Amino acid sequence: MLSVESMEYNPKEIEPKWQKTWADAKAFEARDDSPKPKYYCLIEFPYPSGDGLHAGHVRSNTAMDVVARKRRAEGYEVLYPIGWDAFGLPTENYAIKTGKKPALVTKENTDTFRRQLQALGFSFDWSREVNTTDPSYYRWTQWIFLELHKAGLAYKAKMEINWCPKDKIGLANEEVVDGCCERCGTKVEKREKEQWMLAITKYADRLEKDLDTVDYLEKIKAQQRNWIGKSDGLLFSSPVKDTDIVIETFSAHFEAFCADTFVVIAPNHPLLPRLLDGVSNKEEILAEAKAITERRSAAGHAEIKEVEGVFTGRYIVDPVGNGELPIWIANYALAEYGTGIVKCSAHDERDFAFAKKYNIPLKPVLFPSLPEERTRVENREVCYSDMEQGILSEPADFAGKTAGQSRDAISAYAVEKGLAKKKITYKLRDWVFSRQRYWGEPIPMIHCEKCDWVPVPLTDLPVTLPDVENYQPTDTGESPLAAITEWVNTICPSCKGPARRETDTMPNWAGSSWYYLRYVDPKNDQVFCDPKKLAYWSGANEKLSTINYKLQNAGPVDWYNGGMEHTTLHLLYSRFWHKFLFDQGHVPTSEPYAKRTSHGLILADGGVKMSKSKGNVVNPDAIVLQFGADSLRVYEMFMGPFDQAIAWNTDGLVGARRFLERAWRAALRVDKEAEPSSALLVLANQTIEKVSHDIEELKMNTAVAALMILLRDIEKEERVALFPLETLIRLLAPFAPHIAEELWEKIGHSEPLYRSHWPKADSSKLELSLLTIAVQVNGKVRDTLSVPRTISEEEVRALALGRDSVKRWLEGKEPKKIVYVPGRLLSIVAE
RNA sequence: GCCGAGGUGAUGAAAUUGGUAGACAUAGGGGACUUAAAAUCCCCAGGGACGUUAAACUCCCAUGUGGGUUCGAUUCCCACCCUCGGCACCA
Repeated sequence: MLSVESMEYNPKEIEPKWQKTWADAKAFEARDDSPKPKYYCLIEFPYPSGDGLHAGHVRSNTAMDVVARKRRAEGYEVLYPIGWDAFGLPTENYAIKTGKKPALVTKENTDTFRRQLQALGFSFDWSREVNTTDPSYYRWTQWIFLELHKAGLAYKAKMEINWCPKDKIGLANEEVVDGCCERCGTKVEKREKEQWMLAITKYADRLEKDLDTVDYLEKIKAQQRNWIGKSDGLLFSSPVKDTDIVIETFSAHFEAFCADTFVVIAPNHPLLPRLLDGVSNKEEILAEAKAITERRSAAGHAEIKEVEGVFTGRYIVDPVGNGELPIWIANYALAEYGTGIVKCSAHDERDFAFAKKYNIPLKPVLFPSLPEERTRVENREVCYSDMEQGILSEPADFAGKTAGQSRDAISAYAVEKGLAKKKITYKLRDWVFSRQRYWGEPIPMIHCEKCDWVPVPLTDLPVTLPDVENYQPTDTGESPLAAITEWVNTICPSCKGPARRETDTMPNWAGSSWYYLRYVDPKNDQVFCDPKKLAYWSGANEKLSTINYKLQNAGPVDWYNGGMEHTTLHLLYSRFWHKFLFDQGHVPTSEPYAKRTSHGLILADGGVKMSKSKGNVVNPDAIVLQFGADSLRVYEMFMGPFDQAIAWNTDGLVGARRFLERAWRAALRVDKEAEPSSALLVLANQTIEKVSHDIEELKMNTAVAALMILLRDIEKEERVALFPLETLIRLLAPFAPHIAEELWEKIGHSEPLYRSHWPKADSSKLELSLLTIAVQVNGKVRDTLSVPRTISEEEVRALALGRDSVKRWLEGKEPKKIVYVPGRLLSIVAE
């Protein structure tokens, strides 16, 4: 006889029990030699911050856990790994404050995270845990860097970088938000510094184009495209009068090129001094250019309110026949986009404003169709820039046509006449890869006076971080590593002379750019990943023989979920590294992730961001203690659409817990002799279809709702029959795995549920024998009919027209038209 | 300004290709059980109107706003307003 106590739902008891069972059985460890088809689910590995796990982690981890558990039940070999993206500033800053070694802090934090994640019952393969700060891991991060270097994609360049004076660190463009440091909000300064750069721009076209080959949410693709900023147009070459200089200008809106009347050049353009050679007031102009650059810099990245500039005294001889055009220095011209020099006309807002301010002649050639508006454009009163609908007056071949319809022809015309070349430009910049901090992967390069930069030999990898007493970064912009002379001073691998190590470290995006590959073979000390294992997990065994860019698909990851905040950082960087590794023949696929989805943020009660300072952070430990892991999981799946930001509401958790309690009680009432009603049989089969489908679409909220409905109808029956109950438990298992296992055992199964299969709906039992048909009269529902499924249209018509309510609304009129939607409704029109 | 996603009860939300708007849940109201409370179970619940002791019943209005297409629009089309996310002197 069971004691009363064990009859009650007690998550504190059953959750640790099943977590231990799964761990002991190595239930979720993936095999590399499995005969089954593979499926690789990935979540972004967490940064193990001192704050511990938060509600947002739970949301995305649970969603992918649901997918992973469903896939296993469907017969796949599933890889659902976990690890730690543990290099980074917060840990280092904590070390600076407390003097505690970052490695030790990381150890403590990962221990906390591991415990918290395990308490939630995620089906991670813990045997493949990786940590980016582990030398056996970052050895391969360094190796990839050296591969990039060997291929000429890593280079050192003196350049203006974004410098955060508070964090004392150089930032990538992607890490600057509104001219401020993404992390601390401090206004970013510009500094000249020698930095390691990665030539991601060499991959711009493929990063853009190959988005067509992967299944990412449309908004993710849109953001990446936006960031890459592809723009195709024409490149014009123009000789500068009285010099031997030929300048190039890029134009994406070239349709109105006949309107060009002047040229602007960026105030910090490297060509400027040469251009001004021989101009009488050269120094004066250069000084003004410098002043303009500084004013612009001071304004930050915010929009420049007022255009300003200065005439250079030089002219180009326009190749397209607009005569001699003056070259101006203008504050709105960017040295780093296009060629840094632009031909300007009346058909651009800024050009127009600039010309007005400095009385530069304008010559409109593009006009609106309305006569009075046309006059205003002709009189140069307004700027007109509609490159779609605007009507051209020049060149003569295109006069009277719209710019939009002529674009391609004009491009061809200009190229044919030798006036310009086709050109594609990108907004994407090369990736600043150096950080002047301690807690990152050392860049494995050695500088020798004689040999310049020499890579560390592969046999010497990893270059490990030395023990340091002081992690404080310096204002000089040097990494704390620079102070460790015994580490810095080394010998040149090439000439054996004295040399110095690179003291900058890699950005925290380095380790996360390839971690999904290491999960495939996390302990390998010969290569970053065994090609055979990678072939299996890429589903590419048979493809390996034909490494051909066009034929390759995406992988190894089948489904990757993560945050939108990583779309232009991590996601783009890792696609770049993967493509590079593919080109080097190290991976069999050209894209790393077949499918990418994203979760919405979980906000605090009231819709504001959760933050420690506001004290509104939800701690999963406390929730697990009070409600149980299963309730938390179900609640986070049920709370709303997965990809949408949503506010936490502890009241909502009550509903999830109540649902599980009811399922528990229903299961204990199981009666193996009982037969379910035919309606319940149909509902159970429909629920299988609904839940299976919804999980694939990440519509977890409606999947849970469907389970609640099934439970409600199970409860309604006098006796709890086995089939509907087992269906409920199986479908519930991915969401609330502990209670599902426990109930499965309680109703008499000796084989655990995690080894069981996913249910399949019986297609003959998906429909009720009776259905309800709505009857509309003149577009409004006036009656409903309950009819057998097999009923014919004629019978429905006759039945409906015989009803009193229908007769009443027809008011004696003859139906003009009757529309019948089989099984749904009958619409009678009499007006 | 450009790109993307949205706007539905008190609240989170749901609604295959256009086909009975508001499933499911929370909060709320009422009832049962209880000495009582909690828990649990049952019922009600978009707004309004007629009407009635009360209810059933019936009708009208209602998915950001205004138009359109249609027998029928939360869904499709046009215009506009608002919110959120991203980008932005990018030529």
